[in-house]
Amino acid sequence: MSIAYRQVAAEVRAAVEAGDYPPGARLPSESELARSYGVARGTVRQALATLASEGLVSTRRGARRLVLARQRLQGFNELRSFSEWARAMGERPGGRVVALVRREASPTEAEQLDTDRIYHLTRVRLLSGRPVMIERTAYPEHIGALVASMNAESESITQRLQELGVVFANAAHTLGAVVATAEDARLLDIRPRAPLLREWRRTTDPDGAALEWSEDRYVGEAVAFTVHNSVHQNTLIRGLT
Amino acid sequence: MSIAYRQVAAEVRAAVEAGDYPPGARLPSESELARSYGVARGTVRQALATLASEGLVSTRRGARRLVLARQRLQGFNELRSFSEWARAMGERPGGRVVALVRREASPTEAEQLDTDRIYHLTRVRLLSGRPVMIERTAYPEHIGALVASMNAESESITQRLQELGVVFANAAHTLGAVVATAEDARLLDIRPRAPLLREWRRTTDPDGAALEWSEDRYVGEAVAFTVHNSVHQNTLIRGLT
DNA sequence: GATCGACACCTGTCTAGACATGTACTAACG
DNA sequence: CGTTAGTACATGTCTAGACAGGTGTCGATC
Repeated sequence: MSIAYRQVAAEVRAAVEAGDYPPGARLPSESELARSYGVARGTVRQALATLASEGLVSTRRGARRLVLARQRLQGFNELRSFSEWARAMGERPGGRVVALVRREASPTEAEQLDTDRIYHLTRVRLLSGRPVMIERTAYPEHIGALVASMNAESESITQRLQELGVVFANAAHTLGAVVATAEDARLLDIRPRAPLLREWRRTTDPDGAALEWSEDRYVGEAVAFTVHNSVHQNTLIRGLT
Repeated sequence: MSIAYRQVAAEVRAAVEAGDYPPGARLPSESELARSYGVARGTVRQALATLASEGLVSTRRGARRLVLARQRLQGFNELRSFSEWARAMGERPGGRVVALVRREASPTEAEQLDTDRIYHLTRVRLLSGRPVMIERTAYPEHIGALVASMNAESESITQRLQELGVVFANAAHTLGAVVATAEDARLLDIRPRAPLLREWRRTTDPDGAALEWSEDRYVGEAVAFTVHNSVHQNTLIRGLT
């Protein structure tokens, strides 16, 4: 990584995570950090803006920035890839394909993917042998064809697609609570009507073209999602369904 | 609002929402926007960075930015204030105080608020007469004393606290799925064991001092939360519980 | 010892420019 | 007509400086 502001952000983040700056501690000023790293103050500001958007540091005119929390953040790719996330959690990722079919899109799928024919994958994901999530993902045909050529049992689809040149750029995640259907319960090995955390997930490429439209259902007591926001920046939206 | 980059961001956002730039459309270039608004290119870039973090526009070196979606965003305060949110949704906000007690903090409350004694408020929130959420909020005593002096049935606690000088700056929201307890079901007028979307919510002031620690439980089929992220920026964290 | 005012320090905003890197478009050629 | 190369245009990164507005600290005063 040779981009200066990212390097500065990574080093400050590492220092926080290492305990050099515990929560509540004041960070060095922008000018001090600029001198330390041998970069311009604007470069430092860009690095600190990154950390603020992650919820790691506060920002307030006139006062030194403070460390808010010492916690591990997740990148876009770790969030998108169950396998990458599982490993980061110290668990063994697993997958069990229930079905992969090429069919006509439902109205919702057609609307979200802007296509009439799709590949639809149903897969159970496991953490160290324990089922925690069902992903039901619709892909446009050109992506689905690539998925169909993979061994989805053992491979990370996300990683493989990226290796094949598919560029994931943006995503929207919608989180809600639903009750497990009989099929959900059977696939996840939980009692019927247990609560599940449902994530609707739509991923697009840099041009805004949809690459995936997925409904993931997590065992309610196993997984939760956390979002940081601030008065300066918010990406969380509460909506009526 | 006289801050240039915020003004530019607001006007571009309004143009998108008005349909001047439908999803997929290319925005004017940074140089063109700089000329149009009579500001520096750096000012335009800051405005567009705001819109990108909201998931409204894409960003890619060498190519014009594209509009990703036409949707209404929410500010930090709208997200924090049920009343403000309800009105923005075209609904009438309501509240029914179940209990407000001053007591010792539980271990979790003590840990999250860094205090041994708290005020604890349980309130049912209604949208146009319909109960959709139970908020169970713990406040440190200095905040709780202010809350205790309010009419929490009809007032927006959030708004009133701000009027009283409390500054909310940062928050962390953790979303999971739980099953309604008997008490939940009674308060929300739903069947027992229905799924609820649970939001743990911790709000802090600019110094990182905790102001609220709340467990909100939403009727699963009524409310969902959406987060936008991108390869450049992510504030969503998937965690094990 | 408490309070207040001044000032130094800090972040936020804005400008201007230079340069690197990626993308899209156009013209030329086969 | 299709392909390719070149170039113009676009965004990303970095620098430097100026100025506005907020915060914290210190010294003086009561």
